[in-house]
Amino acid sequence: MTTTDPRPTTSPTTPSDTLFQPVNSQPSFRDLEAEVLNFWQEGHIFEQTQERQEGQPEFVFYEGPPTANGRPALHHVLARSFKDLFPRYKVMQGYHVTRKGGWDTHGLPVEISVEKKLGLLGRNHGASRAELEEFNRLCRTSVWETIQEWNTFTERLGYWVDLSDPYITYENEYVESVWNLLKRLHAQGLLAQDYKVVPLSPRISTTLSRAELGEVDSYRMVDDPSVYVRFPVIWDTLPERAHAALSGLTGEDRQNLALVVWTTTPWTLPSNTLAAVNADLTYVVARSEAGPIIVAQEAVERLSGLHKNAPLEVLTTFRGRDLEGVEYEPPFPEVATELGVVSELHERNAQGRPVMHFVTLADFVSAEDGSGVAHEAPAYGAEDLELARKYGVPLMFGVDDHGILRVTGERGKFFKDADKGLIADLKARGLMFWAGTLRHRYPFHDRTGDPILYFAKKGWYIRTNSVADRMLEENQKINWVPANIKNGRFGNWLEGNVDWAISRERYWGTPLPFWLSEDGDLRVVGSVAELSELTGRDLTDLDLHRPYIDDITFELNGNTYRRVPEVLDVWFDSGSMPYAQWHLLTDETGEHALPGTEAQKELFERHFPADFISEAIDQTRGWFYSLHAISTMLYGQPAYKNVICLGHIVDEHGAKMSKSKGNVVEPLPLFDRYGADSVRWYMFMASDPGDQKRFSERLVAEAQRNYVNTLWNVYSFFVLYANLDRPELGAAPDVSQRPEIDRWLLARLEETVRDVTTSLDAYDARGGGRALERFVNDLSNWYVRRNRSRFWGEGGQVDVSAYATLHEALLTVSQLTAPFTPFLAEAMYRNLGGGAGAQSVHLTRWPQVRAERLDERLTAEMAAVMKVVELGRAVRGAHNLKTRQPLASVTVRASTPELTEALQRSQEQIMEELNVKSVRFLEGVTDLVQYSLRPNLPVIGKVYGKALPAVRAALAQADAAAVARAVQQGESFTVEAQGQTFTLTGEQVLVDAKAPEGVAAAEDAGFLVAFDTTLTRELVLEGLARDLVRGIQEARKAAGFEVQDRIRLSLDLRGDAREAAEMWRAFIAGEVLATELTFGPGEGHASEVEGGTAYLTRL
RNA sequence: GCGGGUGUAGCUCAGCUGGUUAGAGCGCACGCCUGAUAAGCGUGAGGUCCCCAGUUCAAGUCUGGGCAUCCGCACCA
Repeated sequence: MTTTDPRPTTSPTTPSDTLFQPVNSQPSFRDLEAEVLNFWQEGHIFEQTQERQEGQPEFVFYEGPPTANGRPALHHVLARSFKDLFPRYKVMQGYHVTRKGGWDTHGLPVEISVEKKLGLLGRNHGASRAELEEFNRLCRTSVWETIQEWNTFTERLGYWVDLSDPYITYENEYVESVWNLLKRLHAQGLLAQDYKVVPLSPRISTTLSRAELGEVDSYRMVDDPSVYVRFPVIWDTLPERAHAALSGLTGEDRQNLALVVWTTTPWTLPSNTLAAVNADLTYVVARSEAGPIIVAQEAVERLSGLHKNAPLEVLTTFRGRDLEGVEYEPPFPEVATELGVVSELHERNAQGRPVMHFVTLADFVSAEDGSGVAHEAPAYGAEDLELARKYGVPLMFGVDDHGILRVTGERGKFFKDADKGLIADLKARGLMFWAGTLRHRYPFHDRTGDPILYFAKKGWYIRTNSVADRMLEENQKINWVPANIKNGRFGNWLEGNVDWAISRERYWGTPLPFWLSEDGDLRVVGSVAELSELTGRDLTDLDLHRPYIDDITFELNGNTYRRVPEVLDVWFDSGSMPYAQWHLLTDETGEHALPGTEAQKELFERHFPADFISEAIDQTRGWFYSLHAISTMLYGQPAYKNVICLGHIVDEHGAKMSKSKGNVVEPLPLFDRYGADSVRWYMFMASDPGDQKRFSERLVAEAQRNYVNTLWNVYSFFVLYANLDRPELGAAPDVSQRPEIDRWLLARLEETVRDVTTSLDAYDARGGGRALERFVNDLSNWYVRRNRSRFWGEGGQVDVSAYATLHEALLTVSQLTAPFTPFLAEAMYRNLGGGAGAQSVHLTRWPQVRAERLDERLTAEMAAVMKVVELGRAVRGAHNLKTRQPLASVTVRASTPELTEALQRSQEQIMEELNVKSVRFLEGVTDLVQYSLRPNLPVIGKVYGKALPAVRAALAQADAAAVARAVQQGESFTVEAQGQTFTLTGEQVLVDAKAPEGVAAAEDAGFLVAFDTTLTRELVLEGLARDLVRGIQEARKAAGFEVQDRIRLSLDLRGDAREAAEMWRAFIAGEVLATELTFGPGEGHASEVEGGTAYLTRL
């Protein structure tokens, strides 16, 4: 990168060259942006940013692929604004940024949209090969239905991304790379087939997605059984620890002792394999009507209430952990053998431990409901399954995946209908402690109306849990914005990591490249070439999707291998993009490219890991996770270094935007009304990126007014007058020779360059935007307003310094704002300096700070002047002294002597701004004002600590004027109160000066402004003259004259107005560009003014 | 239920490691300014800084507890 100053300079030009394109002060941003888009397209500007910096250091950006068949919405505007900002910035800093587009094309959303079209929704379809072929064909085309809208949207937002060569997750090359990754994971032993509990809609035996179940209204209040069942304890095999805890029991109690478990799903009881207690809870043996039982202490009262005539009597207490390993008689003893899970009841394994039907310890067990002892049917509950896995206990399926009982007298019944009979059976056998009903929430499938069946299904997993620690470690290297996501939401997610279920029993997705032989041998295929070799056929042209891939079988060692039917979780597709977007293919180690794919590996290596990605917060479990998991497993490092995690957008009342509520905001009309720049600016500035945004159109309008319009106004002001004056910008004096206010503006400009750069380097878009906003405000409301007259110098008196200063400020701002508001920036840049600099502002180099122009003293001093003027205007406002009325004098004081001195140098400005004839400076201590003292807390607090209240009191009692004098002299002084004496220095106190009552004065933060309000006749007449000027100016405007038009003016006035006009005749004529000024009635446009009528004619 | 975010003016939001009299923009009322003119500036009303307790000379800021709200996870025998 170059070290020379990269900013465009104003080249020496002849006056005729300095004409700019006229600028409308009220532009249609829609048209303006259309023009800029056109220019970018014809000039291939985006392509140039990609090609021109080829070979420069790479700033790696990943496009998180949108689902192609969804429609672009407001949250895409948010994400893409950020995804555009930083690459644009880095390009201007000289980096090369590959901005490869991508599309997520597989998965349920696509399937559902096709199902809707076919009327297949919610049905188990795709049965035949032909049906599946047609279905997937439709999915493939359906993906592109909204592509045109996406293209328009992308372009219109100004989001620069290369859509000519995007990665597309359904393409064979992409799929092949994903296969390759899976094979590498398998080579590391990270692939497994196992059970997982999924929600089923039983009649159609269809797995429901989490999204489908997450809908609140799929839960309904229903009455379910609430039963307490006795599980008799087997005393003979009692473990040592339990034996000790229960040793107090006598013979008979020992024989009848039973665990009491609680359940609301009696239909799971036949599938019971375990009971669970909480290790840390206290349990008791209590005597009941049904004999001695084991329950949690907390549950004793509750259970006592069930049998009102026989409350429980506690015999002994102990800890839950004492019960681990206690064996019991299952409620349906015949089931385990009938299902062939064990060969005999209470079978023991090789270590002599029971295979099932014993007590386990589980954190999730509580005593808040039920008995504090949980019944476990691992085939029908996620927590149960986890527990069974931990204890190595097999599953029992007493209910099949259509919800039909396979065992007991209720065999053949639907699971919810079996409860009654099972309860009766248990009662008959004396195992029911108590049976009732409970009203609670239970999930139902909306489409079929069936109760949901949680069911353990076999699926394919990646053992992410075994690398969870590694993922946590690598996460520490990622810079999260906002920072709390790292150890908050994302860190928590990683800590709670469970193995990644990657298989889906669906149709449109990356087919799992797993081929199984009849005897269960697994072969994971990592490329098309490998599959070709295995089959002995050239499969290069095979569509890798179902159903075609399902046809592919091969023989190995005399066994036939067939593909498993499942497809891949789409999140694996998206997390594979760093590799698959370049069609990376390697051997199992990942170290060597497969023959002929070396170039792909190089591309990958140049673009890994990402420097920057950004998506919304929901991706912590989606893309952020899938990227991180895969890269940690395969490369032992994060896939991204910096990530901005965006909050969601809701409507102005805080409600989620949804079609049904009708509060969805369409992006394109918004762009048309306010311009994409204003919408982008809103996205950057509305709140911290991680915070939720309450969107309203009003706020976009505000963003436009605040920033975009203000900047545009200054720009159009400049162009308007530059075109009239034709300043020779190149002939401007050196900056050091320019007026102080010019040097001030340029110092502020350098501060702004510094602050925007610092912020963007820290991925802080809002901080950068704020710095820009501050500068544009200073530029418009101070520099331009203060210097207006310099831009309409009379008769060839062109103030080149002013023009050159403003020109440079605008040109640099156009660069600084380019990543934020690329259209506006381009329009300004091209008109202001394009000819002399680069073709496009986006091809310029980011400004570097010119340290020599920074001037802290000057900016502090100007801040003091601004403060005084602001205070002065406040005083005038409060005392009804309009600024147009000149006053004899103003007395001012700054917060420090140094700044007061600075005010003296700027007294011309103060006089003009406050319209006074003279300024007096209060330097020393004077009787004009009343003093009061305050402790300077940050300084004095550290020294005096607890004594502070006494110091405060002492200051309140002290002679403030005397202290003020001492401070003025730089002397220390003493004050006393409550018998204590304190010796203080000037910097430990703050001396406030207050104007006496009734005087037109105000003070704030050490600044004081007081007006002499005496009005002489002279002053009154001058005020009248200024009133007249203002009136005539308005008349000019009403008459439709241009600002540079000269006029003939007749003033028909009475009384004081007449006298004022005559006295200030030359002044008035000059101000309103009247080359002739007469008194009495005249011709032309007549207009009422102060004290009479004005007549104007354009010359 | 668990985890995280948020809670400051009517609205949208700033307030750094505790420290001077809590701010901005918008909206409202009033006024000012204007050779940028469908912009700009100021004043005013409007605040229990969600609540309670604690630490401290000092709490919007730190600690604990609670409430509300949003998001995620879990949903339970």
